[in-house]
Parts: sequence; structure tokens; C-alpha cells
Amino acid sequence: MELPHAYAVTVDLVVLTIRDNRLCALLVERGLPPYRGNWALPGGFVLPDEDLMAAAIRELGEETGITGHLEQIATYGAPDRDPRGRVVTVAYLALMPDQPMPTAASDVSNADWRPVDSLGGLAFDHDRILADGVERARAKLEYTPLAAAFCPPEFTIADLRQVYEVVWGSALDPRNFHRKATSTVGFVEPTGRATDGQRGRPAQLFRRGDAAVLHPPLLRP
Amino acid sequence: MELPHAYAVTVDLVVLTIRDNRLCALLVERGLPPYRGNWALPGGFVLPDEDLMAAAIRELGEETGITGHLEQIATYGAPDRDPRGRVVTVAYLALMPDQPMPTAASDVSNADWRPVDSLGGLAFDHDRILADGVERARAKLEYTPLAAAFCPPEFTIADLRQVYEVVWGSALDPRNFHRKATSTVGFVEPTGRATDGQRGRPAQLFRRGDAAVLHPPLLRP
DNA sequence: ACAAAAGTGTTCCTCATACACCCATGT
DNA sequence: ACATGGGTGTATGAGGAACACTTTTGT
Repeated sequence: MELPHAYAVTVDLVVLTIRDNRLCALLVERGLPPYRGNWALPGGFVLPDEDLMAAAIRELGEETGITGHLEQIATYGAPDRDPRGRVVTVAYLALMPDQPMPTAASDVSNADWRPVDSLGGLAFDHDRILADGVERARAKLEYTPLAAAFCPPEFTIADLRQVYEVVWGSALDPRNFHRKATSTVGFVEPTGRATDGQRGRPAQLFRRGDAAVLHPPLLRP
Repeated sequence: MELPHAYAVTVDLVVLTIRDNRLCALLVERGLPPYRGNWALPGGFVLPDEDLMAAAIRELGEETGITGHLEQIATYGAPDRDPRGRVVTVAYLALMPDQPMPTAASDVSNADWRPVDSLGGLAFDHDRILADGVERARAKLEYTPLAAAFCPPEFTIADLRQVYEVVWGSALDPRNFHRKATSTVGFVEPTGRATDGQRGRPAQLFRRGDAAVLHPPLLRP
């Protein structure tokens, strides 16, 4: 039997970070048609003999130089989603600590971190993909220790709480959050070190724990 | 820019139902190479100008004659997953009440419902896809009213509890489950009718409620 | 009367929330 | 001393687990 080879396959990345207390996504300004000059999610074609996840890892490295947590969001394949023809895209989610400004890749004219609220008008169906990615990130914080992926290797409980507050867009009680984070096994591991206090009492520093899921979960208000 | 058209795209279906108190998946025996004679998930190529979900709905109709709940599981695209060449498949999950034996489609020699435990040796990477689909179904029962998708239009609380017990593989307390199901808003709606009791007191009949999510969720033990 | 399944009430425990309070630092 | 943020203790309430108990049918 002969296979129909009628599709192009791409990966698109929803890369999230926290800058200036806002949840930001990595976007690129397209340097080629279609949607030339529009902002879009970073991404690109899957190479021959390359797995989907490998393509996502490669693209993430090209755009940010960073290897972080990557997870599939969903796949989008509406027949008219790309004016060039039939393109099916597999979207991946990445979370990372605040990075220096990403360097623009060859096929884009610019790249920047942009707050995910007050966003719209992205190329293709990327508004929808970004929204799905953000919702996935919000949900993952509830039952995994993934919030630490937004933090540097060592962080305080207040740093971690900031992540939740920014991603969820709602304030949390610092006292209850502290108890919850430190008492849930595998969420955070104490390093024994503490910050030099700049304002107030110095805080203990923690590393990310090794739990895959949080028991019990930390639910949105 | 010219697009690389190097991929075939398929949809594969994890269609689950409950028969004889076991969680069963719809499988087909392949009538053509590769994997001729092996059991596999039903599925097929996405047509030109067809959306992915539309392809899944079409395949489900062809295999079962039924339109049910459909939801994307994930996408699988390892370079060697199909010996014929580069095939990327988007997997969908469907849940449905017990059906009469499905009719075999033209390109398969047989079709059957098979219990998902004690399964293995499926064609391609379908063991993995099936496992992911089953895990998704187990998780969805926790926070959505989707268990009713396994039941006929009208069902008793005991029927619904059976669904949970079979899918999760663990016993639940009938009294607590009853209270929980009937008190969670939007989970089930009373019809006013009741079963003719065959053994014991007749049970009230319910319809599926209209809630999208369960508040609070019904967690696995 | 008895078995069997439906459905209710009650107790105990875990955990989320709210908030009073103490601790450790800089100014 | 005071402001600022880190961290602990404790009361209250919602909901889960366990299980005694009542209800309604068939045999």
C-alpha cells in the first residue's frame, strides 16, 4: 500500500516564564510570509527521522539555549490553519526561570517575552494554542511541583508563592502557603542556606523536590 | 516558501466501553500488512480538507455507527513507529455504553471488544496509546461527569458506581457514593422513574447532568 | 420472615481557611 | 524602636471514610 504524503508537520512552543511579576510567553516576529510581521509562537518543521519531542527540544534550544521541562499540549490540524497548505502542528509547553532576552533565530526578525494577558492577534491559530498552553500550566500547578520550574535552582517559599499568584492571577495567604509547601512531601527540599535579608527576616532557601505529583493537591481558590 | 510534504497523518481511536463488568477497548484485526493479523486500534488516514476531530468522528461512525464523546489524547510521531514510512497519529478517546458487536470495516478482517487488562502485542505503538487513553479515562472520571457516557440514557446510581469500580479497578462504598453522586450539582438528574426491582428495593433512574466539571471532584482511593 | 439492594444519619478525621501571634533582620 | 517580611499556632468549617440503621422490593 502506498502512503498519502500530504501533510507538513510542525512543532510550536508555548514557552512561559515570569518577568516583572507577569506571566510571559516567548514570541517571535515573523520575518517571512505568511503573517510576515505578525507575532507568533516559536516553532518549526519536524525533521525527517526526528521524533516530535526531539523536534520540540531542538527548537527550544535554538530559541532560548535552554533545556527545560517539555510537555505535549495538543495537536491542531484544521485544514485552513495555514494558508500555505496542510500543516498539522503539535504544541508543546515549556516553563522556565526568567532568562536574558532570547536571541532571534535566522528566520525571524525579532523575539521577545510578552505578557500573556492583553495578547491577541497572533499568527495562525496561535492565540488558541497559547490559551490552551496557559490553561494547562495553570492546571499543572495544582497537582505537580512544576511551579519550581519557573524559579532558579534555589528559591524561597515566597518566590514559589509568587509563581502561583502570578500564574493563577489571585493572591494566596503567605502563612498557609508556607505550611502547605513545606509539609507536602517531595514538593521542596531545604538546602540549609538562607537569603541575606534585604527587607525583613531572611528566608530559607529550597530546591525543587522529587515528587511527580502533589498529595494533596494545591487547588486554585 | 515550499512546504515539505513528508508525512502521513492518521487518527487512532481508543474506544472504551464496559462489558461483563470489565473495561473493554474496541480493537480490529488488521487485514493488510503491516502487522497483518495483529490486533490494533481502529483508525485511518485524515482526508484532505478534513479537520482532525472530524476524521476521528468519521472513523468512529464507520467502526461503531455511534457518535459519542470524543477527546484528543495525544499525538505520536516516532520516526520508526510505522514501517511504511513517516506516519504521525493523533489519538482520540471515546467512551460509550455497551454496544452490540461492531461490524468489521472493509480493511479489517475482524473487530471485537477486548478487556484492557491482560492486553498487549498490539500493532504499531498501540499498546502505549491504549494505556495513555485508559489512564486519561481514569483521570477524567475524577473531575467530570463523564462516567455517565458509559451508561445508557437512564441509569441507576449503582450502575454509575459500577462504572467507577470497573474503570478504577477498586471497590467504592455504595452509601457514600450514592450521597456524593446525588448531591454534586449537575452530575445526575432524577427522572422520577425507577427500576422494577428484580432483587431488593427498586432504584431511582437518573439522566446525565449538565455540569462540565464536578465540584468537588470524586477522587480515586 | 428473610435476603438483597436502595438510601439516610452519624461519627470521626483530614485538610483548607482565616487570622493572631512570634521571629529575625535592616534602618 | 519600628517597619518588613519569614514562619508557627490555633480555631472553625467543609468534605471524605466508615458504618449503623431504615426502606422497599422479591421469594
